[in-house]
Amino acid sequence: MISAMPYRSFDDQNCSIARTLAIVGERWTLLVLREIALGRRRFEEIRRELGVASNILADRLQTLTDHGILERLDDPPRYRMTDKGRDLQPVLTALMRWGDRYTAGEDGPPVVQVHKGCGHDAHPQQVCAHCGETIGPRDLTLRAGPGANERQREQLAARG
Amino acid sequence: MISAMPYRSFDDQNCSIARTLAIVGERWTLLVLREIALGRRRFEEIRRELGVASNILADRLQTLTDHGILERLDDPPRYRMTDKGRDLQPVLTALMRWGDRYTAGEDGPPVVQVHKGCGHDAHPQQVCAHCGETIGPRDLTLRAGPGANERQREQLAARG
DNA sequence: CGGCCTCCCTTGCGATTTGCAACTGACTCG
DNA sequence: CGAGTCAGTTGCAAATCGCAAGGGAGGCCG
Repeated sequence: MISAMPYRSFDDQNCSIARTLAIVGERWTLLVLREIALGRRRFEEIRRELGVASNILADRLQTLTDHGILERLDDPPRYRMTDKGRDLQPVLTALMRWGDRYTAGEDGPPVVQVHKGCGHDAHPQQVCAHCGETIGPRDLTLRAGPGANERQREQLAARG
Repeated sequence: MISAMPYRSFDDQNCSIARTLAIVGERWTLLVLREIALGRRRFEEIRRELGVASNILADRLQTLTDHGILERLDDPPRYRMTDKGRDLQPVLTALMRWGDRYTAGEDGPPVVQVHKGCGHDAHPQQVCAHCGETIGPRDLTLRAGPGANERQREQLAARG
């Protein structure tokens, strides 16, 4: 299998979100990564846990391995995160925290993240790397970066 | 259209990531949200920008509106984020930052987030809400939360 | 007021992907 | 050796996606 996403790829948009989704945005892919993040290593274990069809799982593991997000150890096959894969942790964290807030029942979240450093519940927050203040959902604006094309520059200048 | 995702839903997993992806994990959905976050409001504008088919865009806007992530103002139709939608911003940010790091060309990222509060590039980081320290990709572990079922409790206790 | 245009979708139709079931090898355990 | 598990592959039915076309509502122009 060659194509990273069904039909038309997102890669033509000069957008980091689109390029990331072209790799991890397919159905099941982020849930496979959740399973690996939970410590599961084996094909059959992940398949049973997710209830995904084995051909689909085989495809997703192959794609993730091709992109260097997972590595496969043979005999018997085991899958592990690479550093590149571990760097997707903020994506899983962000999805989980939104789900905790808006989709969890009244019992509360099923899983809680703990900060190994201090041993307490982490409840990860975003802060500004420059001033250290907490970043809320309305606290960011956008500017053109060095990789922007002319059209993006104009649109972001006109207002982002 | 009733079903939120093709074929089998993810909702049976008691997992906040799965439940979130059941809502925003379909093809195009997060890119539609990126467009709205960029300030675009009109159907035709978003359709042109993404190159998505109009029936697909109509479906995604409807689903997001049904879930209270967007609101639709009529005559003429305009789409805006709700607070619930704005709370998805960390998801878009996390996807963008991974893409900036691993998929941007040597020119660098096309778009940079700026912290309105201090006016500098934000480069959002995760910190522990308890101790305030920066959270790296290996600094989190997991424990069962109040909404965990018996099976999840056992598995998380046996290891995280 | 009639014709033309744009915008916001809806419909129809292949092309592609997903999901299920069955099957193949390799390995393990008794 | 026989049974069972693991890690996929293959074949086919069903659902979804993408494109092209169309339709209705509103605006503009003469």
